[in-house]
Amino acid sequence: MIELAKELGLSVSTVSKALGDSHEISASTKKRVMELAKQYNYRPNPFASNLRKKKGKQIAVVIPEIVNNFFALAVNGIESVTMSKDYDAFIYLTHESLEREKKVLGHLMNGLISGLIISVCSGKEGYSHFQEFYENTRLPMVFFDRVPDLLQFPKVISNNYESTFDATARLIKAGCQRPIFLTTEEPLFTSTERRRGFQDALIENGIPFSPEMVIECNDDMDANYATVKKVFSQKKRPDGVFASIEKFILTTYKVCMDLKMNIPKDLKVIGMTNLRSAELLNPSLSTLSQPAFDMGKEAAMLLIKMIEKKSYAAANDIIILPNELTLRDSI
Amino acid sequence: MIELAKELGLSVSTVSKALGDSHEISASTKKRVMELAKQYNYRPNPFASNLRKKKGKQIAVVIPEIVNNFFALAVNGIESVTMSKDYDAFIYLTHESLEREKKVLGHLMNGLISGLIISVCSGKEGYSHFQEFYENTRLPMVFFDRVPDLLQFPKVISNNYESTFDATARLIKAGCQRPIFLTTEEPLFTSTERRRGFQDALIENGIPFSPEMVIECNDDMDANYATVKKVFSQKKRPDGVFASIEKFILTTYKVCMDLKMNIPKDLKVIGMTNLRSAELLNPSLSTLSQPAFDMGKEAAMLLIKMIEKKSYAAANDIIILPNELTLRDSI
DNA sequence: AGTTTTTGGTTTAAAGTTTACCTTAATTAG
DNA sequence: CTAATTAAGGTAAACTTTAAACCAAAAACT
Repeated sequence: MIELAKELGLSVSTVSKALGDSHEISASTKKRVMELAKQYNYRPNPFASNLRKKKGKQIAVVIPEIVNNFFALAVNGIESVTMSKDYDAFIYLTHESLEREKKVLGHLMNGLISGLIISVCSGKEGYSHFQEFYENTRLPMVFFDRVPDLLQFPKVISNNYESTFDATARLIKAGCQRPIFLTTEEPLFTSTERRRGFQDALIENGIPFSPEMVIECNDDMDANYATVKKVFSQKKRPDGVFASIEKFILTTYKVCMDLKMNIPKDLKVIGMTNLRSAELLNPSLSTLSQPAFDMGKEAAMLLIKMIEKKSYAAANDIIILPNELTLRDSI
Repeated sequence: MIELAKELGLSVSTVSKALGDSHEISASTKKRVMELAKQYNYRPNPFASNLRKKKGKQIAVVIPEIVNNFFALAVNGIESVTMSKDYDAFIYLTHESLEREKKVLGHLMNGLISGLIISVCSGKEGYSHFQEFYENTRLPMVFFDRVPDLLQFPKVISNNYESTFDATARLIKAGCQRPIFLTTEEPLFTSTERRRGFQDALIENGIPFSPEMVIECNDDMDANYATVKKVFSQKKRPDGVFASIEKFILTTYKVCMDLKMNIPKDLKVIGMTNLRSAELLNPSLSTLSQPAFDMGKEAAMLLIKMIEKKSYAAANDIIILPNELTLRDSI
């Protein structure tokens, strides 16, 4: 900038203002500055700028996993916004570990970023670390999908309750009398909502709900296999499955294959997933999929709005997007 | 830092050196400083530090897609390294657009990062923008998987030629007489290597190679479907497929379903993919998968080594990791 | 005893922007 | 035609950290 100023016979401050499109600088001067800047391929140093302004165009994306179509699509949506608004997005993975989540937040206390987009990791330990982080940094934060329901932060979610209700009703209409619900051991906002939807759909459709209709699985895929197999080996075995978590679909299909159960004759299946290969499964899988890309996009747009308009108080914003039910051969 | 210094009766510079574990500061002073810093939860401002040092702990990851198991796993590997080394990783997606790739590089000229990990987008326009970027910034760059073969940069790749050779030989041993090779229109380092492996395996095994054994597909999935269907509808139709790109597996399976061709009886299939659902396909898919996580990890470790050891000249480093062939029911 | 080296610091300057405040010239109002 | 206002740009400080130069006292050599 010093060189530009020297060459143009202006002060550094004028150049800075011109590049910032300040009203204090005449149009003709702005043009001269812009042109020389372009010619020299000059770009303001973001460190200096951020240091001075105590604010930058960098945000953090904190998610449990990336090897997962839902989160990958969400990142895609986030990136589409950051790219177009000239922001930069850091990515941090927690791998469902609370410890790692806390470590990431601790790291981000250094002031590197101007806002965060978060999907929380599973676990029952509460969300006080988010509250604490906020109180320390006062940074804008937007949660998506897996949100801390008790905390007052802006959120982007999908209609888990309603769509699970509808999907379950479909299972019942297709003839299921004893559907089960596969979910995680760890309580999560999303799975709790879905569980409510499942339960209410049963009751609404005259099927008595009992707790053993909910099967909780964990990260040990062998144990899950055993659990599901046991359930399917009972004399009064289930005739429908709503798998609220992607990886349990795999378990379900495997068990059916091994027990020689026919999908959809013996068992109707709907899986919650954004897998592209759903239609290639045997049989093709009916899915309830989330608007992952749009959720990421909305979250990023909201966050940037909060960063840029200092006044914008979005604490109570909750954006709800609809899930999509696609019926295929598994029902 | 000023506050810390005041409270400890030291100069700011001493505090800085103590925190940086400089040998010029006594162990006792270091301890005092560290303790107060921890108590105040002090973290050095990365903008100020980066500005002064003209270098930071932020790197960029530039990849074509994230909604793709290979790249997602690679990002996973990269993140595992950055996390443990206290680096931050920006993510940028090019969506296979050269224009976007150039835009990202242009953006990164601002000095925000200290190094890049890149997998190039497809296209035949050459790689001069990378050379130019390097000459402008002198930043360490590591390429992985899709690498610019003509440029002298460190690279992390997998043994595409050898593994495709082996996989093709397997197809032939399994009885294929007329295998075909599905690939992209756009030339890519990876697909060229694989094509060579395919071709050489044929020749080595006494099957004459002819150009129409290579089918080029593009991003228009409907057109691909038509292309593949046409090939499979010939009187002397192929009896084997090596799909060198993940998304063409889907096409192959769809066409077979519609033409009532039986896999593996009528057609043996091996697909290059890191899809987890490979074993759930109908029939389960034999795959050649890449060590994506480790490729990301190696690339990140190499990059950080280059950033930290100023002297480390890695321009000729090429790390080659082995692909893994998993045989399932489709062969 | 006198000189050199080491230890453990201090002082100062610099990194590249932005902004609060100031100056001057030009314009407008009365 | 003067006084007030505005337009356009300049000055200097500030943002926080670190590297380089410098220095005093203690320790280690001749």
